[in-house]
Amino acid sequence: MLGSQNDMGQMPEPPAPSDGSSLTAHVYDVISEMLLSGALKPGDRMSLRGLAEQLGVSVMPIRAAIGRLAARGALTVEPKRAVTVPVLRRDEFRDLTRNRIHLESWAAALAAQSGMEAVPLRAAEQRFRSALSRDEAASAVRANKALHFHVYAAARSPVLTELVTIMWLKAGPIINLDLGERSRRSRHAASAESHARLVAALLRGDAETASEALAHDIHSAAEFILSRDILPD
Amino acid sequence: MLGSQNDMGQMPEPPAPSDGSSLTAHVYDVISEMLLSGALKPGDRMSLRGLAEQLGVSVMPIRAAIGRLAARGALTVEPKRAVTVPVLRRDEFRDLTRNRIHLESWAAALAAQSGMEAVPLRAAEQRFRSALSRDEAASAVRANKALHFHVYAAARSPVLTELVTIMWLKAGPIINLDLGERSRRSRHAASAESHARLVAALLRGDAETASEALAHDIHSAAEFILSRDILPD
DNA sequence: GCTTTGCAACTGTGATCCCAGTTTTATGGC
DNA sequence: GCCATAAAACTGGGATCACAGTTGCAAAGC
Repeated sequence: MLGSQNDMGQMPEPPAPSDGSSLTAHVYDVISEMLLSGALKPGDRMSLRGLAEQLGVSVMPIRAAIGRLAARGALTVEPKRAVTVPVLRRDEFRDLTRNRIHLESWAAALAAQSGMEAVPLRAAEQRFRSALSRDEAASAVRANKALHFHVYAAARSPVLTELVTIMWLKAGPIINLDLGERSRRSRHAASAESHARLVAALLRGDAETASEALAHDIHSAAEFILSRDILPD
Repeated sequence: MLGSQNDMGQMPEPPAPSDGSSLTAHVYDVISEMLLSGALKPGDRMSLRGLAEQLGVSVMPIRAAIGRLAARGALTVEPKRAVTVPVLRRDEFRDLTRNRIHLESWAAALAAQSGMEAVPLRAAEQRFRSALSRDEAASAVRANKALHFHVYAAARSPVLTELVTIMWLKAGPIINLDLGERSRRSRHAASAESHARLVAALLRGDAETASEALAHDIHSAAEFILSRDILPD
């Protein structure tokens, strides 16, 4: 066991930078990022004490952060059992995908109507393509997330962004499942095509095409997952 | 100060019935219901210790429940200040309303397509009209919520229902603001008309009309709030 | 009478201990 | 060797204490 709090054992990120002035916020960000990036897989188990030691804090901030994630449906915490990353059945994943398409394609339409600045949008798309060409899966995942949420922010609807975030927390562990480098690369390549159509439509204010392109992006990624026999049921 | 835990002081509801086998779940339900029913108004302040004494539990379950509500945007908890019910500005309320219309009217369309059983649906509507005629505001609010979520459940989309629930937690304190008996009654009467159109459309599988009726219900209630000068900005 | 200042009460946050279930591991019986 | 069984390790939930900011009230100064 480690000594008292803040033992500086091997905590990955010191609470100093980017810390939301609260240990709970920091822990929330760390676990949230692990979910969104696919570092946590469906069914993965974690314990409060284990995470506490790992992150170099006591169990209290861990509990609070886990509770918040659980409230958003990103984690499952059964009465006296280990905290787990939810395992979605096929129909649950389909339901999630349907809602993602409905909300995120709408967000794309709103963004197109509001108008977007070309430079940062193209830069975000370029960062994704660049990570793709350099074959860096992890940074491609980050760039993909950044591009999508850049669009959602342009919809100028905080509520919508929040709802989409909640769905991403649920979908992250499944969408970013590492199914081998080959398939991941081809999936990202398909995504790049959707992105190109999306960006072009957004810049010319074509709400309908932007909406359709984003829907296609989500749909094809989901179909890829469903085509493999990964999800139960 | 009360004695030790479970002091049986004046706790409103004993943790025994309907308790989700966890004090936190019970506290969550209680506060959630207070938000949805308008018992809590925007800007209302509450303290962990105050709630703990009031509900007859220690601060721990209160903290967990508050944290979960805050994660869903239903409560605001600033670093070292009192927990408050969020005060939405006009534009924030408009944004929330727009998203509610987009999601809830879609849910109504899905419910119409799935088909609904006539008896329980008509019963739910009747309970609202009955509470209305008996002039019982509180039970009209409950019946209204029950009717709406009866429809959303029929959409058979757990994710959608969850997202809608989150938005109701945000809107509850504003929508159910007590602006005097007269205006509340006329607002509920207007709602009854929308409900009639909604129920009829649902039962004949008319997705478009059902969607439109629900959108109108939300829109008119929101316009009523906006017409008064209650929200800041 | 009005402003300013300081102290006291109150706020959420975090740490630590304890408890009652769960899960796993090892042990004993066959 | 295999299965039932018990004990040890581990799980989250809750209570309590300590702490550092915030808020508000009251007394002092002018």
